Amino acid sequence: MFQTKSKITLSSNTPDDFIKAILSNCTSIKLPKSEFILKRGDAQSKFYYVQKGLLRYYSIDEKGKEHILQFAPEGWFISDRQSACLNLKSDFFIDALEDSELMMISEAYIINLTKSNQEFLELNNKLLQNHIRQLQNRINQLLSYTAEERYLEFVKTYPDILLRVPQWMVASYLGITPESLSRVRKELAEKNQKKK
Amino acid sequence: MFQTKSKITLSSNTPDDFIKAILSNCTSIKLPKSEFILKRGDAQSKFYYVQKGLLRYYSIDEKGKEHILQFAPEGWFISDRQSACLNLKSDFFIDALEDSELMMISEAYIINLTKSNQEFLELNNKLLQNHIRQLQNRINQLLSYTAEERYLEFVKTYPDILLRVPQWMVASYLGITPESLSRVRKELAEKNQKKK
DNA sequence: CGCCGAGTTGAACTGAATCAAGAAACGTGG
DNA sequence: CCACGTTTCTTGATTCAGTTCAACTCGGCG
Repeated sequence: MFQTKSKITLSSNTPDDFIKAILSNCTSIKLPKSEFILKRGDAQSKFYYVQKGLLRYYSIDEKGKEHILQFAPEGWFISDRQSACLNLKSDFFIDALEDSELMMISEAYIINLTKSNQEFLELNNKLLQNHIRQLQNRINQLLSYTAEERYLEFVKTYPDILLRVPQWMVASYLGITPESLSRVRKELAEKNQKKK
Repeated sequence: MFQTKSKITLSSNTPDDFIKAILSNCTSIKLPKSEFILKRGDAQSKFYYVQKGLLRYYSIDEKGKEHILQFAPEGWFISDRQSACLNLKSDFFIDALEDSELMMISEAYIINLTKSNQEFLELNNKLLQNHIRQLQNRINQLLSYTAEERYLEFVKTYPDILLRVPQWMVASYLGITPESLSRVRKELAEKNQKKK
């Protein structure tokens, strides 16, 4: 759910390698494309670190429409905090968009790590703070940006994900319909045409 | 920014008292209504705990329109993580909606506490996780709820805040115009009328 | 070859925004 | 304690961004 391969650098150079070392004795699991690690109603208290592949975290409303809250490619953590932290039943779904490999981590394991490992404590704190910052930015964009502006921001922020998921999922993430995104892209293409 | 007086209970009974004890030797400041502790462009690395009063965290877009990301009444923490954690210039504003009293906390102080105080470490972690959960729920609502549904959810979740802020700020938080909120409320009133 | 999911395009529709004008509530100073 | 200006809230008329529904294209794949 939050990046590790970001600009956040601690004393050591690559948080990524640090994380992998720290999690090396957790259980690794393979999750083939289209399979779930979480469905609505589950109460399963795990965090996952994505080593390979791409997952999505989403809800389904009463009309059956999906709303993607987050994509999680390699190097990201993903979990449903409602079930992982509070042991409540989840309202959300997590499944794999590509064949993936995950490290499964219990909340207790993280707490223990923060107690025993200074460096991890600070990294964990940074990651959580950064995740909050990212979510706030997204809320700010949902409150103040048009569909076009949100799309352009997505392209800039997640150019890699853009290429790995179908367009209708990007639309779902942006909070618009696939048709609308298609039109937004068309208009942008026309604008670029004119410039030349 | 995140609740302390929530259902999150640790071993001890009231997290609120625990927090107050822990922060008792931080600097307390008074912030009169309408005064700011953060403006766009500031890079000021502090967290605040609201002891009394009510603050808001918001952005202003190019058209001069305000977008409220969060209200912070007594018992909540508030900060701009972009400046508090990363020392970047902030894109947001924080000001007081009522005469308020705050405890000012440095990031270093929090890190030290998490190192030296087991109980605080776990509480801090819970609070951050819970804050993330709340932000995700808000994003989910912005993606899938109508204006009316979001308003009803707000009334249910923050009945206290509803009574303490002008209606146009609630509209701003919900991502609609004051005029729209007025109409939503009118329709709800008419519906309730019919029932009787 | 034929099917199916993804993307595009069009036409009609709608929820919410905008603009404008009044009414009500609020607080500040005389 | 009232009068006056300012802010807040409401209401109406109009517009617009984005939705909905439906038809069609395209590319992949059994």
